[in-house]
Amino acid sequence: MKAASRDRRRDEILDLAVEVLAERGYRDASMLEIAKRAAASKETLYAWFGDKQGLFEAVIQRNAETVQGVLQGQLESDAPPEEALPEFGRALLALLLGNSAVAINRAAIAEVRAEPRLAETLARAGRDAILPAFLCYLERQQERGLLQLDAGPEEAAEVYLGLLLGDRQVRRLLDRIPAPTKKEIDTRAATATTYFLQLYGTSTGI
Amino acid sequence: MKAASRDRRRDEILDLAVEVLAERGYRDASMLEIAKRAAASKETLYAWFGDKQGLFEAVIQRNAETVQGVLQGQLESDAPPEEALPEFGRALLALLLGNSAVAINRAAIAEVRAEPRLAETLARAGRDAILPAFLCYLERQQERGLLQLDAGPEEAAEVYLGLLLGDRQVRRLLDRIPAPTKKEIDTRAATATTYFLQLYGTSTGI
DNA sequence: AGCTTTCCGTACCGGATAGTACGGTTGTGA
DNA sequence: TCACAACCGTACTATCCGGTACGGAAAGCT
Repeated sequence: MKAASRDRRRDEILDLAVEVLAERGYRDASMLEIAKRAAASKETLYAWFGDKQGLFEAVIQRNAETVQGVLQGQLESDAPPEEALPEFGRALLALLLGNSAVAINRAAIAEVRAEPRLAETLARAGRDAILPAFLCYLERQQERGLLQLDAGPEEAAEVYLGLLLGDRQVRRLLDRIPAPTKKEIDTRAATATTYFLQLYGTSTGI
Repeated sequence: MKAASRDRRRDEILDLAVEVLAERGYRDASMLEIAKRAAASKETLYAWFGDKQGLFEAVIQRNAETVQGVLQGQLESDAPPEEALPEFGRALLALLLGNSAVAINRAAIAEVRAEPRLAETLARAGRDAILPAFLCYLERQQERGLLQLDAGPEEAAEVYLGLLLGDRQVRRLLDRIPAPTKKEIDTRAATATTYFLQLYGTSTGI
């Protein structure tokens, strides 16, 4: 019983931490405010997470795990690219441009000089964990003759990401655009896939 | 005489400010350190720039002006896309992934909640100032029959940016990759152009 | 040269926060 | 029921930095 309630409590605290992070940014997200909002004490926060950096590393880790759970599934399917890619794209867009990920990325970028471990953790648990699965998926489709990756799967993956995101992620980090609606996500994932298949699709697939 | 030397001094101070910014990040770039490095006094900094935010807005402005000077020229030429786009791409890559722009973007992203004017200034003086010229260029080439922008120049511009940058800008902001070499810039701008022309080129242009 | 303005260096003030310590309380297990 | 552990709230310390004030020096203008 105790372990489960501890985990719930931990999740609760991490939720409040991202909330404060999103409102104030990393430096102004004070441990005191997080503690107050969680009706916890600063001492508990320090006992559980070591220090501020540790708390937000935990935030990043947990976020990355849920992200991985969503995306990993998509990429293990053997659906053809014209089905799998839009779905993967939708999930990726929703995650990368969502409020939590944006707040976390801002924090990691902000503290890249002072606390590089935040950015390291984010990269390892995020991109580095997902990309291999994406590359595998692309290669499998190539073997099935549905894609033709002349320049290698790495370049193709980067092209897809570029087509999907454009410079939207940076503009979102700079708060120039709001989180996209479901509709925007749908059309964006669809057009990115169309372009991608124009570049890498085989006649079989079209 | 006085005006010129004042301008030189101002430039000198702004140079040192980006230097400190790149080393320490926005919050840890203290006015005292900038003043000391410039052999100036804090009071002078405050007299000239108002406050810390003003100083770094000036940094952003000046940087954007030099960027604009470089890019605007490229886009007024009437060279065909297969010549103009790689050149534009090279310039853009060098600027966006260079140390100054990276430090500035990090600062603007870091302070987007606390000091949104940094991000506003960056966006207005950067993207908003360059994009129209790019759109004009694309439309001119369409009128000449060298491009076919079925979905409008805006989408084409975003596609080109996506193909050019992929997720490199974000990875650079997170300090996962170093500034690209000339060679990397060249090949990247070339392949982005190739892909772009596959999507938007006309038979005339190929 | 003499006057005025600008600027440098230093000192100071107020405010904020990471991290620590402690007493009182709650809840849990025996 | 009792003892022990965890936890909450508050208080405390040390530090740092943005912004202001001031005295003296340097430089420009007449």
